[in-house]
This record gives sequence, structure tokens and C-alpha cells, in this order.
Amino acid sequence: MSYDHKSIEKKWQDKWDKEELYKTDDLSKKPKYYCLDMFPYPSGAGLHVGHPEGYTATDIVSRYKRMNGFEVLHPMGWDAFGLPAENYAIKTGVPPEKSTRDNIKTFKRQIKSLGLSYDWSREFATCDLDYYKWTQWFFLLFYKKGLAYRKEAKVNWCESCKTVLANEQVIDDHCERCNNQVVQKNLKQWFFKTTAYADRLVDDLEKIDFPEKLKLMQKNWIGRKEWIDITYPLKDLDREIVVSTTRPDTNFGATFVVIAPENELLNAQDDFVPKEQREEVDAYINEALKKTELERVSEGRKKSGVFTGRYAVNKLNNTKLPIYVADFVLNTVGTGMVVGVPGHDMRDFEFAKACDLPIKRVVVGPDGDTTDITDAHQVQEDAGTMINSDFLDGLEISVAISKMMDYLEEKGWGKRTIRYHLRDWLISRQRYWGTPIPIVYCDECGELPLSTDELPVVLPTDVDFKPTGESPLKGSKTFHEVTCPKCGKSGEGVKRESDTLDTFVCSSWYFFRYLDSKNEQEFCSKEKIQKWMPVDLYVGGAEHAVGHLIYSRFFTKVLYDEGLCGVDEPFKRLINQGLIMAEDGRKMSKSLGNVINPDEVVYEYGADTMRMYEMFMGPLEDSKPWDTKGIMGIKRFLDKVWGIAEKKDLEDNESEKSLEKVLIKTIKKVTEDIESLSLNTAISAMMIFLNAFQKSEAADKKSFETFLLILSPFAPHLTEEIWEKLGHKNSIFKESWPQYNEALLVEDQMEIPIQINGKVRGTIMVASDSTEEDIIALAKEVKNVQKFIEGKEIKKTIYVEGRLLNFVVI
RNA sequence: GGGAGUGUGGCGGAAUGGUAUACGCGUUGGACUUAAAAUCCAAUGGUCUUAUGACCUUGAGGGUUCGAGUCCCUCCACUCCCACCA
Repeated sequence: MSYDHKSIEKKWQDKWDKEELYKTDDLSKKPKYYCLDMFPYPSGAGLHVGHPEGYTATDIVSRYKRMNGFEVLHPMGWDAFGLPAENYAIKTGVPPEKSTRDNIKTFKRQIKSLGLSYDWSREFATCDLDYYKWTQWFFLLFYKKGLAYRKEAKVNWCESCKTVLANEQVIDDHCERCNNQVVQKNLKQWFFKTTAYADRLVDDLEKIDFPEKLKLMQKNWIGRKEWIDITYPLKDLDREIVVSTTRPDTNFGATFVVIAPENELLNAQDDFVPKEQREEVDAYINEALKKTELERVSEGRKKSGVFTGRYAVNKLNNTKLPIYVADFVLNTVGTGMVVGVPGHDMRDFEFAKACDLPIKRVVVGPDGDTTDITDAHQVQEDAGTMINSDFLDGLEISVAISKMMDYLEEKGWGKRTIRYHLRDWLISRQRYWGTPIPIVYCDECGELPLSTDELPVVLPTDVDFKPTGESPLKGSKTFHEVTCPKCGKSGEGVKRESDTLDTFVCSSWYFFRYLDSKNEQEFCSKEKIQKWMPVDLYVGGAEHAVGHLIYSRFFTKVLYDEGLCGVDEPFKRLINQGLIMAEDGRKMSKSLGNVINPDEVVYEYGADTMRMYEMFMGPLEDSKPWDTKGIMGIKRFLDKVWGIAEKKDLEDNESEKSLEKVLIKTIKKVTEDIESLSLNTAISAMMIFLNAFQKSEAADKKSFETFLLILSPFAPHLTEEIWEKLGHKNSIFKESWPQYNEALLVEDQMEIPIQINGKVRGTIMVASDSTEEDIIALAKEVKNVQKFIEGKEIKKTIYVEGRLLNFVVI
């Protein structure tokens, strides 16, 4: 018996809206629960089936928490600035503002069709003027605290499109749009000093409930390690160089030093490179700098380099190390120089082979090999015993590392330092569709921040989106009408910053704005922060592991230090939902034509079926393939529920004992499963109950109503409709979550499997209060058991209370 | 190259070290129907067996344990993240 999902779902969505059923009360005395989804980027493609997965999970938790007496904050908004809208504008001429607003409309309609219990009164988009005003305010806060600064950095540049490219627009070193080769260009750019918080970002991971996998990703990304800066005197020049390493243990095996082509030591003004080598070195550097990082890596790891003409002295053994310049060394790592130990580092080995440099063994091979290293397979990197290394001989590598560090520090030749893989966050973009940066440049006074009462800096509309090679805001006439905050001059010589902010800046604080989205005086009032932070549950994709989730933590820590927020971690618990794959097991993509449109599923089967199907597919965190046939299983389940409500013979009689037990088990299982977000097994449990209910001779109204309550967070429309049909005046969501009495689960009989040597040979039914002796005696009478113990010695008997009995025989 | 994870029926998946395959899909048979769909009932890991039952089975191989899908070791396959990071 199929129910009319279209009219039922529409009816309740309208009613919930009208009655503002999900509006959150800031003044409520109930305990708070902040349940948050990662807000979507409203793309032109519309909602994807991946979105409802996370949204349904948080919706179930929100409804469940409300029924458990919590005041729940469950908001939604739009991550609205970004590149796709700008690209669309370049292609079609439609302004980003227009296409973005249209997309938001579509997204909102689609999300609403799923019956999600958001408090829409708090909605905002990051491109709203009164949102990005506060994003600018955050920039000024960071600037004031010395956490925002400007320096030269490389950008990807496409000569034919005359534009800067984001990393994701560079495909295999070529421009996504025109396929032209991408080059690197230096520009002055803005940074946030995330590195200042590196330690706390690592250490505080212990305080929060994130997936271990994600914590590890963040740890590795921040990459805190102990290094040692070693000083090397130069030969024939009264100077020293500092080379940093995490592996000083192999330093007796050093045969050369390599320096990155970008390194400033190699500048023409510096006397580091002797005259006779100048030409050759410059030629090499020019070639190297033309290549992008990607190109440098992708050349099959072929090594090249030239001798600089200079030598460093290894004080450990007074050997001369020739200094080379080579592009496999990265200037951003350590001090931009590497000591080459070709015997025990693959890259150094390849380089030594390429430049015909000597190779020295200082670690014994795994098979006791102590011969000369001539072949790549002999190169050993991270384990083994030291040899040819003076005081380190015989030590394991791990021990040798700290011993060598101690020695170098004692001698005053080196100094331990903590270094990080994390770099400062490059936040400026040479783009139009983003938050303008509130900085003014004056010919007289230089770089100046605006004061906060001059905000917002409004994004102008008199802009040509077609790329010209410069930030689009540069060409606006109105935008640069500004007076210098210091000398008051205006006109020529006073200009605004024309870069915009990375959209990740906008999304680093949006979870604060929901708390107080209409506040015109502050980004959020202190009382509201005090009341609602931290977010109790945050659900979203794993792709934000080392981006958004680090930036948001960084922002919150800055606010904490500024005394504006009482907690220094924004998210108490985080869950990553897995990808939903296409039916063919591949990723859904437009080009493969295997995309499932949620609108069609909702239209055909209803929102409740769609919601429950996505929850039933498998564990929330796993990636799993879509199966259109599988939807029918859920559809049948909901139709059955409807069918029961339609039947007139639902009586107020006493429920059967056995059915009552199944119900208690179901409440317990669903309650625990929602808490742990194991929603697939919660649904199985409800199916088991429904099967039992249908089979039961005395299926009663009371049990059915209790079942509706636990089903309601999953299938809100259907349960609400049935609730009303059964004569209730108030919304089912105003009811309390059912409690269960576990004591009623105690059975007077229990089934005990009998094992012989761990193999089940029979089962017995015994009274629940039977003693071990009783059970053993009964077990020995089972025919099949006797067959296996006859004529054998029972060596040992194991009884696990209420679980099983095992005879060990020989 | 580094790090993390995953391997269970035809498929998605379930199992605090204690009766592996719950729940759903699919398939097969049956009921209802002139017929089909829908619905309902039954069966459904494999091999052997008349039945009772026996043997095998959680990627492969070993180990610990009275007992292993679960813990340990070796190997194989796949997935994700990072990556010339010194």
C-alpha cells in the first residue's frame, strides 16, 4: 500500500515553516546542542546526492537531541564566493552576484524538499555585504596582531589567458581552460601567519574528538620535527653556510653540498660564486627558474646541476665538500641547502651518479653488506648499523641521530631547531568574486589598514571580468575613490588593495555568525559565543582535512587569545561522511553521465525514502556505491508502516510479551546508534521490529506509537502524518524520546550453545538461573554432544556465563 | 617514495575474542490475478547426505587461544592522503 509522499511531504514542510517549529531559542534554559553541517558552495550543478548524506545524518541527530530535551542550534548558509561563479561570468557575461543568487535559490529549494530541520532565520551567504564586512574585520584584527603580512610569492600564470591560476586550475602543468603551459610569476601577496600557531594546532588535537586518521593528516601536514642547523666554514672565503637536516647521523658519509637555484647566496651581487663559475651557474639558474615546481618534479626525477666553484668544510673529518647548485633542492625547506650523502639517500645517490661524485658507505647493509655502494638497490635510508663513522660505529641509526646532535651541539658546530612543514597561509587572490582586502596604499604613507568603522569595503560592480593580466578590481573606477587614512590625501597616488581574500578566509569563521547573524555591531556577541560554542557535532567531507579544518581552528585560537571566545577549539566532535559513488562503482561525474539527481529520487520515492536510503547504504564514513534497486527496500519498509496506520484494527490492547521485548531492544539499539552515528544499523533494528510487529497476533497501538517516535528523526514527514491520523494534536517532534527499561529484557529461559573443542555441536534451552553444574549435566545428555565426548577424556570445561559452554576433549 | 586504511554470500553490508553471513537488494519457488505489476508466504554461502547430520568457508599462509572475521607475524590485492620535505 503505497502512500502519497508528494502531498504529505509538502503539507508538513509548509506547516513546519509556518509554525517555525525548528527556530532556536537563544534564551532557552535547556542544555544546548550545536549541530553543524559544512555549508555548501552553491554551484550551478545543483545539489548532489552527496550533500543529503551528511545533512540527513545531522538532521537525525538534531531531531533526536530536541526530543531528548536539548535546545538545538542547526543552521544552514552558503559558501558563496569563489572561482566557478567568476569563470561562468567570463564565459557568459552573467555577473557572479546574479548567478550565485540564482544557484542559492535552487540549492535552498532542493534542501527544503528533504525536510531538514534548519533554523532558516539565521541563514546568510558569505557574499552578503553584512557578512563580508566582518570577514574584513577579521583581516584587520589579524593585521593588528601582526598575523597578516605581505611578501613576494610565486603564482601560477597563464600567458594566453593573461591570468593567475589557482592550483586546482592547473592540470599537469597546463592551464585548465586553454591548455597553455603554465609559468611561475612573482607577485607581492598577503599571508596569514598560521605558523605562529603550529605548536598549538598539533598539541590541541588531543583535546578534540576527530577521526584519528584526520588528526594524523593534520599532524603530518604541520610536520613538526626536530632538525639541527649545522655550520660549515667555506674554503677560500671567510664566511660560513648553515645547512639544516633531520639526519645528521650519516654526516661522515657526506661528499658534497647542494644548494637550491633560488637561494639568495647565488645572487650576482654576492661573492659566494667565484667569477670563473658565474656564467655557468647563471645559465643553470635561468633554466631552472623557468620551470614550474611541477615540472621540476615530473622530469622523471632525473638529476642535473652544476658546480658553484665553492667548497664547504665538514669539520667532523676535515673533508672538502664541493658545493653544487641543483633544482631538486627546494629553497623553502630547511635553509635551502642539503648535505649530500649519496650512500644513504636515493636523491643524493642519483645526483652523485649524474655528476660523477664519490659515494661513501656509512651504514651496514641488511645482509651485512659492507662493500662499496655502486648500485641503487644498496642505498639504504632509514634503518641499519653505523660504520666508518668514528664515534657512531656500531650504533643503530635512530640512536646515532641524537648522539650526533649532542656531539655537534657540544662542539658548537650545530644547534637543534624545531621546524615545520606547515607554511604561512597565502590569502590573497588576483580575483574579482571575493572579499576585498581593507588596505590602502598611499604614495606618501605606504601600506595602511583601514579602521574598522570604515568597513565594509564594498565589492564594486563596474568591473570587467575578462582577464587582463591584473586583478579585476584594479580596473574599477569607483573602487579606488578613497582617502589616505593617515595624510588624508586622495586621488592619484592613493589606491586600495585590489586583490581579494581566499574564500577559505570566509569559511574560517562562519560557524560564529550563525549564533548572531543579524548583529550589526559585532561579528557575534560574546554572550552568544559563551552560550553556543563549541560546535558539538560537525559533519562534512574529508577533503577539508588540512584546509578549512586547520584554518577554522587557527581563527578560533586567535579569537581565544584576544579574549573574544572562551574556547580555543571550535569543533568538539567531527565526522567525515564518505563519498557516494555511482552505480558503476566510479565517482559520479557529469562527463561519465552517471550522476544521480536528488530531485528525481525525491520526486519518485519521496524525501523520507531518500533520507533513509542514504543512511541505510552503509556506515556514514565509508564510501559506497548508489543502488537504485536498493531504494525499493526502504520504500517497502515505509509503505508497510503506512499500511499499519491505515488498518483500523490497531487496538489499545496489552502488547505481547515477546513484542514488548523486541521494542525495548529496538529503542535501546536506535538510541545508541544515533549517539554513535551508526545509522545503518539503527534502520536494520527498526526493520526487525516492524517484521515482528506484523507477525504479532496482538500488535497494539501503544507499541506502534513508540516505534513511530524512534522512526520520526529518520522519516519526519511520514511519522508526523501518521501521528496526526492517530489523533494527536501536537507535532510528533514535541514528544519526548522513549525511555526503555532494560530490566524487562531479562528472559526466564536462555539458549546455550554447546561446543566441543570450539565447534558448536548442539544447543540447549535452560532456565536463566541455572547453575554451571546444571548446564554441564544437561549438555552431556545431548545426543550429538555424546557422540563427540564418548570414550574421550574431558580435559577442560569452559562456561561463559549465559553465553556458551565448551568441552575440551582429547 | 612516505603515511593511513580496507579485504566477509551474486550485491550493499552486520557481528563487546564466544552459535559468521543480522537487515536490505537480487534470485528461485508458491499464493493472489485472465495476465502483468504491486503485495503476501517460503527458500537462498559451498560440497556431501534419505534424514539426523558431516566437512569446508570472512584475500593467502603461519602463530597466540579452550575458542579468531576480530589479536600477532609474513605475503597479496585494492583505496585514500602526502610527496625530490633532506
